Amino acid sequence: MNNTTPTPEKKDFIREIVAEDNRTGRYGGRVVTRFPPEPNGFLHIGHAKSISLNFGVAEENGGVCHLRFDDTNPETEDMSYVESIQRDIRWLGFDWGEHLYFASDYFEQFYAFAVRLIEAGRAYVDSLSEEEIRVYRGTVTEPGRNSPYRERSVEENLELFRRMRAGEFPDGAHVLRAKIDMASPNMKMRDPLLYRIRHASHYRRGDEWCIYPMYDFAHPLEDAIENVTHSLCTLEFENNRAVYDWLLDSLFDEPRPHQYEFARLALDYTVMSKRKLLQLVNEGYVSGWDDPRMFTISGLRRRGVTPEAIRTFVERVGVAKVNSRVETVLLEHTIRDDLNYRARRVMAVLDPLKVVISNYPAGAEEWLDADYWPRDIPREGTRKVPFGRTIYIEREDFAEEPPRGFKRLSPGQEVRLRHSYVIKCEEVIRDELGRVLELRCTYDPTTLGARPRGRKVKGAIHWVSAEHALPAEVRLYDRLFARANPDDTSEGKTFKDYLNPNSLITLDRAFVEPSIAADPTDTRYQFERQGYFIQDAVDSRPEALVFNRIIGLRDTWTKRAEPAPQAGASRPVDPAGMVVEGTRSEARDRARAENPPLQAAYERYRTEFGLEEQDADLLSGDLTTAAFFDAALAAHNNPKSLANWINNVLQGEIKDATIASLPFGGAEFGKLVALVDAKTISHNQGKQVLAEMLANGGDPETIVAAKGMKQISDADALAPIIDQIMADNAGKVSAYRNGKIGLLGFFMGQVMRQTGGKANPQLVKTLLEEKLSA
RNA sequence: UGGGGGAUCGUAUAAUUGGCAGUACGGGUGACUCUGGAUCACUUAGUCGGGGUUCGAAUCCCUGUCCCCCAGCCA
Repeated sequence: MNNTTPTPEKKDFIREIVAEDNRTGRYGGRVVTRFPPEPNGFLHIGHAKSISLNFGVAEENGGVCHLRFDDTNPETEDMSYVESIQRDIRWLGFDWGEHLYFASDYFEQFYAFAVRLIEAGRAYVDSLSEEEIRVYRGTVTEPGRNSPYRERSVEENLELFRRMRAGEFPDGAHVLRAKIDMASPNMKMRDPLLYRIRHASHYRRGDEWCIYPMYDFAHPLEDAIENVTHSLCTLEFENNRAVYDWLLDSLFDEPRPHQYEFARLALDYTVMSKRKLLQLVNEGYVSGWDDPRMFTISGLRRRGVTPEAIRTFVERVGVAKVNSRVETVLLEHTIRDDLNYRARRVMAVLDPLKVVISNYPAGAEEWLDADYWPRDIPREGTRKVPFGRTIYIEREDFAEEPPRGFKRLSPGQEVRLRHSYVIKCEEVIRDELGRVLELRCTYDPTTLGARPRGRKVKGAIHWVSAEHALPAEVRLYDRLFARANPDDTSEGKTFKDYLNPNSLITLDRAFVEPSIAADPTDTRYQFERQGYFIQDAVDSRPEALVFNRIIGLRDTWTKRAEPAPQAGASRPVDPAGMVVEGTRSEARDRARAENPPLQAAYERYRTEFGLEEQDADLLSGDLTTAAFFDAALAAHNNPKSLANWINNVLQGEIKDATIASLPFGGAEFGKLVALVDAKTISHNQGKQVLAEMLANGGDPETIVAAKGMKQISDADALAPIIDQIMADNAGKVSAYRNGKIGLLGFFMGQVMRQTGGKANPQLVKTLLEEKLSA
């Protein structure tokens, strides 16, 4: 393990794009991102993902990330949200420096851009009613219709727009719209609204404006004004990108900002939409935005989760384009992992059971040394813990009839009191109902800091001194919802129907060891064997302590005692497939039906050349492809081989381009395939030549000659190369011989790489198999 | 139904861009233990289905299926 190869950092697709832009110098090495919240709600853990991405990408590339409040809707926004959002981002540990911006500061610029658009004939004032606009927009399957106001003159539009700003019209009388395409299959492109009239006070601009820009107009401009390079947003804005590009291409030159979309974070057993969170708050299902059961940043903070844990979590989730729901256990794991190293251990009894140590002198007490940290945590520190004749232990740490494997206290049995003595249960005292009231135990004075002689004590339990312990209220939190996806309302219910009635359990007779009185009130603890706790920042007072459980410890004991149902869900079963006409194959069928020569070509390919149905279909779908194929055939009379190369290799290489736009013709292509078929060059080399032809055109034979390409089909030439590779990878050779035959691909790859793809693969394979099994 | 996205162990996410399907969480088993925590070891389990190209396919081609988004004067 001497070599610490700097493993190339694994990048998500966004970071890949940024790295590529840096490589090509698209923005001259600049990287500017932005986090653009609307100040109309509190930040939640989903935002933390976006914040971490935006600030992270900027920082990793020596760039900056702007905090920009996207405050273009006066009706829902508020200064208190601006403050809470800034507080939350800072708390998470991110810094926007001087780059704090407000969309509402750009209103004058937005107006000027709108005027420019009107002057360019790319925007118009529409005077249709809200309802009419909806009708004119059409549906996803029917195109929209142009508004009768669409062709107003530039002068009229300018005048109307000026008067809109001047406040001459009531709400809804007019809107400004982009003039794009009412028939666009992308609904967002059907003349999106740019401005609406709203006589409302804005929390920052007051009554200065009565027209407000819409998202599709404001957002790209904000990005452009701030010289943002990479505008990262969530998947639901994919369709809006067309408007984004249209607008910026109308108004700016490259390099201008570009938008990329990633999947928002969804977490099991909770909801993430601001609207639903607000509903929970307003309707009293939770105590507020900062209720510790909420996955808002403020809720998590009050709960006691650290910013580091949240950041680790969102980093572990990753960034991709798949809609996904992350399991809560991942979050819980990162929280525990974080707290394990930072939370000092103390003892608290949540559900007390009185224990009297009958052989311990009445009135006596000892202050025992107890480490704050277990041996595996490299931190120092101890405190004194009082011990006396009467203590409390956890009720569930005693069992009159212990189940198999029980390692705690039961009648006649011994248990270790953590940091203290070994005690033995001698007697159980009950009330008249038979409920266990208290235990009488004896202690072994020789067991303080020492193992008992001649016997083994299996378990250790926590406890507190009855005389010294501090009473406390303890709040146990559980998932807010009883269902993994509360948003799934397929059963005709609402998300509120899935609230978990036991999401908060309050224990008001708990006891905590006295040492905590000396600690700062925001100290995070592990109550040994229970979980991680912190004083509630809102409700806890020195004389009336209140603790929040941040997260419980992993518990492999109760899990074993009552095995939970397997978490895995069964995979969805595909219903019997319905026959739907595939659009592309349908287009080819139609082309042949309308075009007799194509149909004839198809027949010829099938009967004369004996091509498979699929190959013939693909080649006779349009005239250019058929002509290309025929031209290739003239140069190389091997229909099957040509069909393979056109349909599989060529189509894969040209991506979005078409055969018509190729810098070479069918004849050249035919010659290329001929070279491969003649085994002059290998299949791989053939693809290399094709790439060259695609890039610069040219004749395959010339390229092959110029590059000195020739397939190596000589075993004597290949053997030393193979031997060398096997010598260099002795470990893999033995792994192969031990049955890991998948490594053959690895060796093939090495040989092909070494030979620049020249080696005859069939031959290499034979040779390799021979040598490897030798 | 039009358009835009997407599909890899139970979950999330990788795969040198055609060459060893890896990592983490979860689950299981065991070791250790004055926390039934932590740690360690082992283990479990996957390329949406069907065809094709290739020596070799998660990756390329064809085809089918399923999921998400879009018809706010919200963002």
